[in-house]
Amino acid sequence: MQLATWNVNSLKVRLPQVLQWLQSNPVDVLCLQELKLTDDKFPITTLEAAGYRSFFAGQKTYNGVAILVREGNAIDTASLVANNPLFADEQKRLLALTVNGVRVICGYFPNGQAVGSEKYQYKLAWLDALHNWIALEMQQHAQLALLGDYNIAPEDRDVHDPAAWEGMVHVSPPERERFFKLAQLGLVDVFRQFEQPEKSYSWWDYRMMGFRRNHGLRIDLILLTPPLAQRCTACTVDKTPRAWEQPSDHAPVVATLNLL
DNA sequence: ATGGCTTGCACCGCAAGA
Repeated sequence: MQLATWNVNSLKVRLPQVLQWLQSNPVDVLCLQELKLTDDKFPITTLEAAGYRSFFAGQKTYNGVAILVREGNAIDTASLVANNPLFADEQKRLLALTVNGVRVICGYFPNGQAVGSEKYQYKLAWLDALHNWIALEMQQHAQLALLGDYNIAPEDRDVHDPAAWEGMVHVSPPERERFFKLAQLGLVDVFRQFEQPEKSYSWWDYRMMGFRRNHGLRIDLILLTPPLAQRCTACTVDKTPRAWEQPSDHAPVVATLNLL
């Protein structure tokens, strides 16, 4: 079983790339973030024709998350939950669905804009509420995967220039503390279970030739509970689509599990 | 030098992302 996450920065613009990527990477579950479209505009039938069933929570202009599941996988449709029930939120950033007995949670964590801003306060409150909800979900599901755009680079090795980023949003100590508190619930950042190229990132700034110069951050993560982490045989960033014409600024991240 | 691109929305420029 393969799980993947990709912040597409507009599904309307990136749909052809999602379809192209799925053709050569027929993962079982693909979590998408930043759909930037309302539910009535979601390309259900196009993805169905490509062999994927769609679950989504969209909104106009901003945010929006989806879980695509390849046909043949066992979906518990009654298990679908949009948003954190412990956190009243107009923004569509979380979607949970049980697939093959795995609790898949797709997250688009808040950006936070700037340390000390109102959006930063929202980010910290959102992270606190996420922690509490994931703790509850883990009581119900031994096999849980939390994957998405965390908008937090956990460690300095996840940042191309840690000195330049010091104290900034995405790396500030309060954000990282919350990330590690979340991980301490018993979630493993499986990318780090394996040997990886030096300076591996998942996002690169559109400006200043960020991708060509590998000026990036690793903020798109796959965290798994131990029963899944133990069965994880690979986790990679696929930089291929970042080099395509009109790319998303994020690359997909894929985890392979020895299940079923 | 606090920008640099890209997107959506709406209107000819802005907010927001990271």
